[in-house]
Amino acid sequence: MERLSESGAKLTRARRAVLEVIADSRKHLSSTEIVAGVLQRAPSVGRASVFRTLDLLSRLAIVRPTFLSGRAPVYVLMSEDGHHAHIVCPRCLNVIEIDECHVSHALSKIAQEHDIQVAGHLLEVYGLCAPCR
Amino acid sequence: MERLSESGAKLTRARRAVLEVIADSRKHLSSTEIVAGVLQRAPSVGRASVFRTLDLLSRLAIVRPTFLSGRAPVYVLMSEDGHHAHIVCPRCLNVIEIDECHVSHALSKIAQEHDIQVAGHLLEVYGLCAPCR
DNA sequence: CCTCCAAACGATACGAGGTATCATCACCCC
DNA sequence: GGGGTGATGATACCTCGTATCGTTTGGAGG
Repeated sequence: MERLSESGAKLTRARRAVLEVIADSRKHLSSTEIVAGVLQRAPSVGRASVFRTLDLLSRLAIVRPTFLSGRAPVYVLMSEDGHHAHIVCPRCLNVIEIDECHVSHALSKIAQEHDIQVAGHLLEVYGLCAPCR
Repeated sequence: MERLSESGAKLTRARRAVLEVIADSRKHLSSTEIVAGVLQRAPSVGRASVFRTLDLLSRLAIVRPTFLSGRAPVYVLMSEDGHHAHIVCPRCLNVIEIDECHVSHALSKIAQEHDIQVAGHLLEVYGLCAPCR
């Protein structure tokens, strides 16, 4: 929310609704689910604005689309510092969020080797969870 | 190629063509580009088979769709051991492949903390490349 | 508090990407 | 060489996302 207004973009009803739907959800949502959620919360908001907002949030690195299961991508809410990590179990398709992903050392090495100014990262780990083994 | 046949799936002309197009490309391709490439290489192969193959390869974790730029996802060829890493510059949208991503230590920690049997990972690093700074 | 205008909006028509269907084909074991 | 399974190619279809366009609104500057 703050990140949005700080970017110079206006904080409109449509954008507020999209952000709230994403932030309030316990799981990652697809665009269709976000459209539905926004429709509940603010029925007057149009389809197109939801997609425009998702596009804006992606460009601002507040959100990131990724394929987890199903046909459509889901939107991952990136943390304040532009990072996110989760585990996907290929069998049950459950997603486990990771708070501490231990990659900062690896990132600084990568930054050095490739002369990059790291602004964020997404780490997806694939592997069977305990119940699926 | 071996990974495909080892999975029990048949190695058909359509699948061969898709794999070759992906493997021969220097950059990550979108489905549209893959369809075009396959059409050149094996004109008799149908659109649907390309998509079916991409779906199969995704399920086998040989390939992984991700959003880099543009509307459609591009397909990343995962390494033999199911891993892949790259850097995306948010300004020029160039992608730099990373061979050595230094995350094995982080992964073993994650595996331990979350009781997961890690089978692969995708690491995407976002950050400005040298020319864009 | 009021004015103003670029930015964003809502509605809708449109288009590209991806899927379902179905009859045909290729492979394989016998 | 017959039969069954898995994959195929063609095409119709559907869904998600985008472009368009006239209207509204957030918020800075008075």
